[in-house]
Amino acid sequence: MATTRKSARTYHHGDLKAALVVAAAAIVRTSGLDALTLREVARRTGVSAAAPYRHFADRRALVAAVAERGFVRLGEALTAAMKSGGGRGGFKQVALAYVHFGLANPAEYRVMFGPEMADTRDFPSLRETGRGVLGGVAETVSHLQKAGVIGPGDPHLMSVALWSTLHGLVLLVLDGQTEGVEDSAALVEEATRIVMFGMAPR
Amino acid sequence: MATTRKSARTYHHGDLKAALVVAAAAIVRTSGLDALTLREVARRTGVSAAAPYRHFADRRALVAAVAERGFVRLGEALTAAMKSGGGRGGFKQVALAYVHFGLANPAEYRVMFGPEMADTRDFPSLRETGRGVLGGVAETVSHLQKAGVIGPGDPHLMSVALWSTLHGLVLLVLDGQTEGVEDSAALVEEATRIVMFGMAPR
DNA sequence: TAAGTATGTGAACAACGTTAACATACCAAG
DNA sequence: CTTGGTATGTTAACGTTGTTCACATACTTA
Repeated sequence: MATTRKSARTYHHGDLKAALVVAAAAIVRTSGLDALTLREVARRTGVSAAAPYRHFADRRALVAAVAERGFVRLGEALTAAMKSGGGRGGFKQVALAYVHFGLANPAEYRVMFGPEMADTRDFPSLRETGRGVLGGVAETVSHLQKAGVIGPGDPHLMSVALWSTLHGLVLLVLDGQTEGVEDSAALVEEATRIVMFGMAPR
Repeated sequence: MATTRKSARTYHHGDLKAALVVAAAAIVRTSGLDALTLREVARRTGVSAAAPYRHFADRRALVAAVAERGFVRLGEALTAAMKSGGGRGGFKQVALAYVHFGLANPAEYRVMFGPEMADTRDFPSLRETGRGVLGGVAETVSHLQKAGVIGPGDPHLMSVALWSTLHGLVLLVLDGQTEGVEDSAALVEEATRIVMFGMAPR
């Protein structure tokens, strides 16, 4: 990529590619994915409607870039939470951080896991980044197993199961499917409790 | 609705509204939500591009109808699974039925929970139907609590937590985010096991 | 039979994704 | 410094979409 050279204004625009992604993310955040049109992105960035095609093959590619940005940010949030402590408390910390990210960035989160990105074959970079997040979770699980906080079992399998709960929780709350639940924090609490201790009587 | 009268061919088309929903669902199933265009639906049904507007306010309304159809079918699948037996085995049966429905009807499932339907304010009927499914799950949880299969706690909260796991699991598998997991049946097994007994050592 | 309403048609509009031909800014080699 | 090549951006155009409006037709009901 020659787009990220030295100066910011030496070229036609400087760094259009990055600017487009930022503008796209802004649109998604404020108006949702449906409002994300290539022409609007171009308009906001002050370029012609065809300009984005020099940097993205098509609309999906731009959406993928937004999604990838989201995965990176999610990864950062989780890493930060992990550092804040290990053991059982750390576990809950990470879970809360995950859910918090989803609830704080609804539209972005949807793009990351939405139907448009279901087929990630075309976007290996996106796939890699996403895989990295899961890898981090698996690492945490494995670590907690050695610490005795978590029982035996395939760490990878357990990671996905854990991820499922958090992921589903975020989406259900975002979908407004959890009406009747007054305190969403209590919901997260309960969900992590169940993941930890199960629903069966102990 | 005067559309569902007696005969099927007495009127202009007979029952266009239902035919449109069926055609729409077929498109979603085979080609995904993006391919669901009002014009294509009209084309397949053999009517003009404007005809659907006599039955649906806009594209979203048609999508909502497809989603509602999905919720009804999911409800039926769950009810059938519940009848197949109570107790701990019945619990697993319902969980498997839920996941199976999602994996067997990927596109439809996505429509039901996709971004387009996130704001269900405009579609009270859809909201009601969806609520009904959760109600069924809550009922099952409550029932199992009395049977001693499930420990104490707010049934509604526990239902949502359980639902989260199943929902997230379906979506992660559909997203292909579970690569490295050879056996997806084992994944479901593990997830339900965790929901039941938790990840902590017992 | 006549009036009224529900349903479907045809043509039109703006907006969109995408492409192609063209124009310009930058970079590197002579 | 010039010259050529490449990366980047523009303009114009095409086909498709959602949606609306005026109009036509089928059915129902009095």
